[in-house]
Amino acid sequence: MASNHENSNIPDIVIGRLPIYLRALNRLSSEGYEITSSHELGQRLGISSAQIRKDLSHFGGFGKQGTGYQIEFLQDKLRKVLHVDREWEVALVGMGDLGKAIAHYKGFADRGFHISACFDSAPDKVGKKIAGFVVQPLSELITVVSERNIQLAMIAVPAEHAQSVANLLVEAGVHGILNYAPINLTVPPHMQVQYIDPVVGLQRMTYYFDE
Amino acid sequence: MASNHENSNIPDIVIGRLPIYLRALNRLSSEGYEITSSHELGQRLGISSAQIRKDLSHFGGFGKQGTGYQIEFLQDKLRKVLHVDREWEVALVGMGDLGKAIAHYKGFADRGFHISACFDSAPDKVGKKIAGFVVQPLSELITVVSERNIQLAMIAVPAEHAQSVANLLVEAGVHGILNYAPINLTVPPHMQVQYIDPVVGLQRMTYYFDE
DNA sequence: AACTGTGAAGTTTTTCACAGCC
DNA sequence: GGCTGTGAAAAACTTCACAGTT
Repeated sequence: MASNHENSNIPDIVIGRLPIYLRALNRLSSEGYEITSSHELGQRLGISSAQIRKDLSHFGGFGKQGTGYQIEFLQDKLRKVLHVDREWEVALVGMGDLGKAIAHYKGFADRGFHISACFDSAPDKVGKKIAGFVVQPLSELITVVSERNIQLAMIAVPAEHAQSVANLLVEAGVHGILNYAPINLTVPPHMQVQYIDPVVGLQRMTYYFDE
Repeated sequence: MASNHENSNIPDIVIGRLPIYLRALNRLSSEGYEITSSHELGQRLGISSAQIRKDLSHFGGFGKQGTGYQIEFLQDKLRKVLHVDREWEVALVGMGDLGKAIAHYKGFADRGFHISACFDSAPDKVGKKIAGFVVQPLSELITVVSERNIQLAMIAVPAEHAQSVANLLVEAGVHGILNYAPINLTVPPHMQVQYIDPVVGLQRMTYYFDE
C-alpha cells in the first residue's frame, strides 16, 4: 500500500529514464494510439516491462490493471514529475556554427523549452540577428540572466572557454547547464549539468566493432 | 593475479565511461600535464578514484604504484581499447540545419571520425556542396555505404523519417548509428545505437528544480 | 484473460580497505 | 608517503513472480 511519491528521493537513474518514456509516449500518441502497456513500451525501448512498471510506481499508480496506461494521462503525469508542465527559459551562449544550429532547432519549443537570450563575445556577432535573436555581448550575461531569472543555459563555445562561461552562468544564478563543449565542467554541487558530445557516442560504439 | 583483459566481457557501463576518461586525459594533456592519478581524474569528473582504478584494471595495469598514470600512455591504451587508434568513416544522413551544423563541426576529425558521405532526399539539396561535401541522393545510400564499407552513420532527419533511414542503413551494412532524431529506433540486435537528444538532457535537469 | 504494482530474490555496480610497489 | 590494483563487503539496481484488479 505505502508508496513513496512526493517526498522521498527517487534514484537518478530512474529520473534519467523518464524523458525517454515521455518521448516514446509522444510518439505513440502521434501515431494515434490512446492506450499502451508496460510490455509495449518496453518492446519499443528495449527495456523490460518490469522495469518500466517499477520506475513509474515510484510516483503513484498511473496504470489500470488489466488495461494498461492511458497515454495522454501518463504524458501529463510524467510532464508534472519532470516539471515540464510549464515552459522554461533557456540562455544560449556561443553563436558559432553550433550555436546557430541550436538557435534554429525547432525541437525545443514543442517540448517546453524556449531560448530567450543569446550571447557571444565576438564583436562582429554582437547586435546581429540570428534565427530571430539579437546576439548580446557576454558582458551582459550576468545582468540579463539574473534579471530575467533564467535557470537553464546551453554552452556552445569552444572547449577552452567553456569553464569560464560556466563560471559566469553560476554567478548569474543559473541552476542547470547543457554543455555542448567536449570538456567536463567543474561546478558547485547544487548545479545540474548534462553533456552533449557526439564523439563520446561514437566512441561508445566502436569498442564493439571488430575491425 | 589473474586479470581478464583480452577475452572476457567488460560491462557496458564501464565501456561507457572510457570515452569520458579519454576526454579528460586529452584536456589534461592540452594543459601541459604529463602524469595524473585516479584521484585527480576523479576530482575533475566527479567520479570516485576507486571506480576509475577498477574500470582501468579491466584492461591491464596502466598505472604505476606511488606515481599514478602517464597521460600519453593511458591515452594510447584507451584509444586502442575503444578502437579509436584509427580513423573511422561516417555517413551523414539529412542535410537540414542540423545536418549542416554536423557537417561543419570540427570536433570529429580530431578524435578519429571522418564524415565521408552526406545524403538528403530533397532534390534541391542533392548535388549541392555543403561544408565541402557533395550531397548525394538517399537512393544512393545503400550503394555508396556498402561499397565504401562505411560502418557508422549519423541520422539528422526529422523524427518521422528516422526509422526508415535506419532500416536503409542496416541494409547497407552499417553497424552503428548515432541518432539525432528525437525518437527511439528499432534495429537488429547486432546494431549499436546511441542517441543525441538535447531535450532529454534538459528534462533530466528540470526534475531537480523547485520552481 | 490481461495487465499493474510490488515485495523478495537475484544480479550488477560501487565502495572499502589494504597488500604491494615506487 | 603516495599511489595502484583488487578481493571482499556494501549498496544499488533489475528481474522475478504473483496477488490483486479490471
